[in-house]
Amino acid sequence: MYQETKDRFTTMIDFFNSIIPLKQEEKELIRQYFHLRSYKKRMFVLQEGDVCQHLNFVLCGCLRMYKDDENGSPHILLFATEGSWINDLDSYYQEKKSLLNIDVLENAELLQISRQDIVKLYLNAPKFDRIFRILTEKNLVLLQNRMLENISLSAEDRYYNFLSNHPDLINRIPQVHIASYLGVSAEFISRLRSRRARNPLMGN
Amino acid sequence: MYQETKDRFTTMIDFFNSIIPLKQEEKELIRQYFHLRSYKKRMFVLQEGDVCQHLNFVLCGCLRMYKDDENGSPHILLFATEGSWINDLDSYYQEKKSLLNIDVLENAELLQISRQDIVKLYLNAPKFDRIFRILTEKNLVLLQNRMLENISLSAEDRYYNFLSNHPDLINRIPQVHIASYLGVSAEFISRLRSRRARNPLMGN
DNA sequence: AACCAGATCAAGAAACAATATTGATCTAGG
DNA sequence: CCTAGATCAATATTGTTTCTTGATCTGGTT
Repeated sequence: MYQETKDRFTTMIDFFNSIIPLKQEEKELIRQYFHLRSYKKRMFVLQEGDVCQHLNFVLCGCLRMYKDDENGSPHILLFATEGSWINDLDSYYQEKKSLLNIDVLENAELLQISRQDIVKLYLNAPKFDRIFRILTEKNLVLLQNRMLENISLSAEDRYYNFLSNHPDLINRIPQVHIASYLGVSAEFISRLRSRRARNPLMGN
Repeated sequence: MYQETKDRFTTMIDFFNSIIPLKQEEKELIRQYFHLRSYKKRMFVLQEGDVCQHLNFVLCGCLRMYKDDENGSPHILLFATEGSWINDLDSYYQEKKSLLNIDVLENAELLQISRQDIVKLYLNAPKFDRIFRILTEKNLVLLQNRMLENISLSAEDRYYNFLSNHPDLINRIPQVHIASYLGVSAEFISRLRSRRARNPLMGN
């Protein structure tokens, strides 16, 4: 009956299933505790100073999580697109005011779960403890690798790595943002590109 | 010492004073409970689905409150510029999820008061009960008149009325938004204008 | 039946905002 | 004192809003 909403959950259920297969009743819990919410471009999902109220799973669209420095320039911690998560865990679990912002680069649909509900979810289906543990471990590893790249590679190499690791994002995200994610200036990326345009062999 | 911030409050204190004169300690309460916050163009002050956390008094800039219909087209309930208020009272007092959006058309500075603090304000200075009652009554009357115009006047007359009632807004707000406020199509306004340009006597 | 107020749709022009490029100059560390 | 890369300013390119115009449709009047 409520087919449309049901379909939205499929993506998420597939996601969890790929980590650990779920039983029917566990799938039902997901339908029960997660809620769909749409955000338009430029809307904030989380603003600095607010307490993060939800975990966010991206069904479609594109978002970024970032911190503004004293001059107000953003430093991007994370991009998220369909099938990934974007959360300030510190603010969410500790109920602290967040230092971060999450906003929408491309109209998005999220599945969200509140702090109260995730507690219920863990109680009712301890399997999710394991699922989220695994998920978080994976993210930690990714972040560690990125950290390592950041302290060890040249700006140029970081950019070329980004290109090969996220070929999809290049055409979707303005390069100012990619610069801010890599911690380099936008002009620098521009120069790399034009250098490569003249000499197509570079960076391979 | 804190001269700049002090000056910001003057506008608001004058506003209240013009309704009922305030005593010194009541002015202090305003300084205590209201907080200054700046918003840039296109930022959201309130997003559909969130609970409205503040009453907003506009010091400068321009904002709109609107509802998106099923097709995602906005229908504008209210514009606010310097010296006026823009609130979803239902969401604010009942702590309901809002159906409305408030966003910024021109960089703005707001003075905001939270739900907890306005309760304290009413307790400490019951005069504000009366002030906000009067304020709200005035707004109700304005809204009623607008309602009446909407059900009784032609689209053309509504537009010309808007012109004479808000000559200031015409040069500030794109006409698509004015159309959405009046409940007519943008094309229709465009035609009125070009008709009048050819025959300058119209609509007087 | 023909008319009028106004909507809707599509296409183009004009105005404005965001993004990308380029050159010039500066700075810190090896 | 070189090199990698930043910063600043100017310009070019691209993309988004906004406005205008013509064509066509609709539901209620006379």
